[in-house]
Amino acid sequence: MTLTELQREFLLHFGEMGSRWGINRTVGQVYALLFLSETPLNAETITDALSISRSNTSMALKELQSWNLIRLRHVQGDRRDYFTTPDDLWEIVRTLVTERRKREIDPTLTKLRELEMRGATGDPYAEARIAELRELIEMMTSFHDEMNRMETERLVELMTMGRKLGGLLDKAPKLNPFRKAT
Amino acid sequence: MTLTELQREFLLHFGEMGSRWGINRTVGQVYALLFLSETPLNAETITDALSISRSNTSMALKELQSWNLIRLRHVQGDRRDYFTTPDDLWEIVRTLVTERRKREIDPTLTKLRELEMRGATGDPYAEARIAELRELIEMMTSFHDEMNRMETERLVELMTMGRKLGGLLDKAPKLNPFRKAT
DNA sequence: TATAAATTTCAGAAATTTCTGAAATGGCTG
DNA sequence: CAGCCATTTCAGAAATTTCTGAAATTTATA
Repeated sequence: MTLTELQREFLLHFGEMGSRWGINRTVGQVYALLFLSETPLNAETITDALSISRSNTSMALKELQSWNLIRLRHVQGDRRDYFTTPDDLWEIVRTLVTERRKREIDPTLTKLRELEMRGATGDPYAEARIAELRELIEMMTSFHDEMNRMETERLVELMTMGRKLGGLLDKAPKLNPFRKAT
Repeated sequence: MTLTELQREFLLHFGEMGSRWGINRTVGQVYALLFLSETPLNAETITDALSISRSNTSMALKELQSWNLIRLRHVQGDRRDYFTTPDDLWEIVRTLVTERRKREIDPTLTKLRELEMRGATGDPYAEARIAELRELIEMMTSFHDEMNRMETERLVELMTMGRKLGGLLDKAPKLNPFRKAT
């Protein structure tokens, strides 16, 4: 498979960004390649296109599968595995957010709860700080659960409301116990 | 400085999570230590508490400053630099989101726009995919700008609305051009 | 301005992560 | 069930990142 200039540049960018995104270069490049490919690709094709070893491709695909970011496909009369990314970009975003939460937030929430369980430690400031952090994270994860429950169309509505969002909150003053009296 | 068991465990956790959060162990531990400390700490104290080299502390503090995550303080009659984290956890979250966006999203948005500028490439599918991705990222960054503009209290209102959020959207049907006809 | 204290820089050492090639495994087909 | 093709595993090599100690620089003050 021969890459277009567009593909090459996009995929090199994803490779470079990989480390910032918590994946390695190869994983970033494999994902980028699949993302831009109209048809599913097999491991051999990916190996060629990126000039990496077959085993590296295997590991990258495994990693992407553990992130739930790629889908396995099969082609009639071909027993190799083919891979794609979902067509729907919103599905991709949902997956990304969910997986990052699972890896970057949830373990900390668990740890904070565990530390709170211990009870008095002789360090009231640290205890308060930990409790406050735990509450904040719980609020944010609940909000995420809520957004996740929404249909994509509703999500898009919410996100494109812009300036009007703040004003809209006034229309439902009774809904929220934290609401300041006016 | 001698650490409590609570501090030690919290800080070790932040050290371990560091790599998932895109910082290294030392940076994570230094941040955690400052986060739990009621009073500002100087580099010497941090070095002792974490049993690391003075230069490592210096680098970690520099890194945290580049993330805008710590504040420099001075103590009367002491010319050393002292550091703290903001008291307000919401301020911390805002900083984190803003900085991660700057590092993880903005460079890609720039690259996507650059690629689109190039015009026709003979790969319409990839072009469409890139355009769609760019639009999605723009929508999300605009939403982030909007949330950033809100006061914390409003943000908390929004986040604690739960189930009611979806319903609330119906109250402003004219605001959004993407809104489906009912 | 000289001295002392605090901090930063930086080259190399140590640790960790990524990648490869070879060997092992899995599973389909004749 | 034997042979073949596809994939995975894994030990070590290569690359990258992190950390240290020493030297350099900056800053305050005598």
